[in-house]
Amino acid sequence: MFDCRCLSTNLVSNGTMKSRRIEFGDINGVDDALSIYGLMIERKPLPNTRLFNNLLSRLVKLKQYTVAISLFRDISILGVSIDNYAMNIAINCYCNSHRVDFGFSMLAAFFKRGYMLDAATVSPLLKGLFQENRIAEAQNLFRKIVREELCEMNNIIFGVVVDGLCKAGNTAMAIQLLRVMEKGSCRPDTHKYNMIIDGLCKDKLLDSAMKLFDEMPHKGIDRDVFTYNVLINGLSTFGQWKEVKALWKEMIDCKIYPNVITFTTVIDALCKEGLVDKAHDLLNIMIQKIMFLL
DNA sequence: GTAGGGTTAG
Repeated sequence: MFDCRCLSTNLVSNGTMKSRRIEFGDINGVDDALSIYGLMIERKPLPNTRLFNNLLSRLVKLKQYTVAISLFRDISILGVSIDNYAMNIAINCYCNSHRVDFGFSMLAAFFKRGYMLDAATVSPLLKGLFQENRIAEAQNLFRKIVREELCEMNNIIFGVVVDGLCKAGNTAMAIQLLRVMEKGSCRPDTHKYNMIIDGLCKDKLLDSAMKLFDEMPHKGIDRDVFTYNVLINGLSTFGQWKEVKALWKEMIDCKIYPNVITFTTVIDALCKEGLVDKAHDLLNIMIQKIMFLL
């Protein structure tokens, strides 16, 4: 845990800097963020909550979750008013540092202040539960949110749950969720199909993966290079070369061009199957493509 | 000038 008491060593304080507008664009690392924080807490009166939230969100983007939590605690002590944005940031930081229970424990204060749950509160909590492999709890929470209409649903919440279910090997439920989404206002998108197709391939359910892939155009969902890559990855892992070849041709016909991942996926699978000559041919094609670009 | 999500290889 980062200790705020060491902040004084990170201060860049002089008279001219103090009068200038705080610039967050210059933050490239945690040291920059702490320097700015040092300047902010020297100001009298203290900057408003939004400015501190801005700094906290920069730390989140830098994945400096424990530092952000320390600063969150520090500004509370300094008397900066804590709003729902700040609390959601702190909850997210706990969830991202495998301390989802701390995130939940913040909800008491959250409700006490009269704040309402929204997608920015619940999606990190759901994600945190899935990441800590607390799958049943995540599913129960999601069901409770839907059943009791605890917050407005959006595509991000569905994204967290589809991802969590797929990674937990529960692709059947992820597909069920896809069907629920089709009937509501948050429609499934390419990314969700890609996640499920990938999950199905990893569970060796290639037929189901192919089925989802086939239904995409009928449902008005565009396929992208990820869609082809995850499916090609699944098919080549299980030596289904005829299908891989067909997909390779199809993607080019659709002007979705194989990228470095497509090439390396197939080359890797060919090598593992002992088809080194074929892998070599593909490598040569790849080199020719690179030469063409140079 | 504020908060939340996700896919492929090695």
